[in-house]
Amino acid sequence: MPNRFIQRMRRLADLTANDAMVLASITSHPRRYAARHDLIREGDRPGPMFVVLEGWVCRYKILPNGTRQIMAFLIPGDTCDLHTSLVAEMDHGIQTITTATVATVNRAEMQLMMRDHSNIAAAMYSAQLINEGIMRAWIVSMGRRSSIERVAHLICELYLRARNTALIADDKFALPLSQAVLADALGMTAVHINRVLKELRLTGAMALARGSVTILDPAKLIRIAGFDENYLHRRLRQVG
Amino acid sequence: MPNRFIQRMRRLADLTANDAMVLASITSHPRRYAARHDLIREGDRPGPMFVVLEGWVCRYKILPNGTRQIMAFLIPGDTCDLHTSLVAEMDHGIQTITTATVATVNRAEMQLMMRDHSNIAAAMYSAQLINEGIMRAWIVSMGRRSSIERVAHLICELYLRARNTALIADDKFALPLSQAVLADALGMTAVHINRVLKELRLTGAMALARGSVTILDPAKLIRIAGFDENYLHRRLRQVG
DNA sequence: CGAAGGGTTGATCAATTTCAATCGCGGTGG
DNA sequence: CCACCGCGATTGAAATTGATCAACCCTTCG
Repeated sequence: MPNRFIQRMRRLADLTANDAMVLASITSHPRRYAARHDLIREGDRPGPMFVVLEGWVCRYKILPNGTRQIMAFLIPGDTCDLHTSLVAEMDHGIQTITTATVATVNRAEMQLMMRDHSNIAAAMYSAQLINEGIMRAWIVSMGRRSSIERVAHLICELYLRARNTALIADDKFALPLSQAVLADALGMTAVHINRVLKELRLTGAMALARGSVTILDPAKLIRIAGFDENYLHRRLRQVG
Repeated sequence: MPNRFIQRMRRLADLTANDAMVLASITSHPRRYAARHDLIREGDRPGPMFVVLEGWVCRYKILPNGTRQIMAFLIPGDTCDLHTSLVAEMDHGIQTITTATVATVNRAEMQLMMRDHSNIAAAMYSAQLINEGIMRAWIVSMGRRSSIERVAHLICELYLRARNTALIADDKFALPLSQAVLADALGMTAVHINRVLKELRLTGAMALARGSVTILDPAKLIRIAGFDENYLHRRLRQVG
């Protein structure tokens, strides 16, 4: 069975059997990492591209005052930035959240592959595009949404992304994020996250418990979040 | 004299005389727009790529509750997203802030140019990379920086970007952004921006008045912002 | 069994928004 | 030339949101 990465790429462009084989080949020697393992740290010289096959990974930055901000979650099928190795030094770190299986693809391999397989290149660009949309959505969330809206919005995003990666079927899905991690992603405190989750539970929109989320009332959750169905969904539709 | 866009591309990659001519050619019929003119609106089908030659432009989104969030400022030399036309519909709008001179380049022209001029393609990718770094920095700011840090950080960013576009020479530079616009970019209220600016003035780090900023004590401003010299600066160094 | 890491809750504190006025300046019409 | 208008800037006071501090609980795991 093709790995998550291949499945993802397939959704983003039409791949030939050969394309798929190449993708399988470059991700055929993944490594397993423990939770909270830094794949690369801020200040390091950018290394290879990472391809997440299993588990959750994040981009993050530690600020001078000691707080942490998570800038992105990477789920199975996601890759780290295409362009990452053009810069002199990493301006942020990449760390596993759960134990994770990650393949590394060095820059040269990568470039050859993209040169010789235009479908793969197209799929990678589409993935990149979606990531940018996600980043913009995060900026909007952080800037103008209340804490409850922000939490709801993130859950919507992660739910759809997970579903589009075929990680889930029904309205319950695994979300192996501690409240502290959610807090660092949403720019709030763990204590406050806790209260917001309680509030969301009380509205009946969703319930988060020990590593999994249940979406009880999708319409309500979307309404709370002010979630624009459109920004992930149609995109994946249209491209896939 | 080459326009701002060409100057910018030159900093990002080595361009041949021919490359420069091509860039000049595709931006040779810019249009002038009044302030607050929507180049494209949320929900529209993505149009051509925009190249800002003069003036300030922003990406923004209006939320259900009526508030606005600005996700990016585009200054002379900046382009809108490369990939923008791969998606079915815009998830945000692009609007002029000041009167602005903007060239449009349609998708087909764009693709041909990038195919036939690898240096231009390389420069465009580098620009893209820098934009992503900026987006990540915004996420960090919104999530984990206090309001005064956030304002200081944005000023640092804009100062460096403007300087790297040769828009300024000394420590005073034009910043044609009303406090309301700053507020929409930083996720705060105009009232609060006003107080923060006063506070920054009192620290002696910088002063903003009627459309221009004076950086009085760069070291102090950087310290307040927790600004990582590295993320825009070295990058431009290294690539340029 | 004991320790550690999450999760939960209450009380208090601080930052930011909201509401409401006032101010100042550039432009406009009389 | 001057009164008037309107927008952006500024200020004060009250209201709200979210952070901080401090326990305590529960489950897992060695």
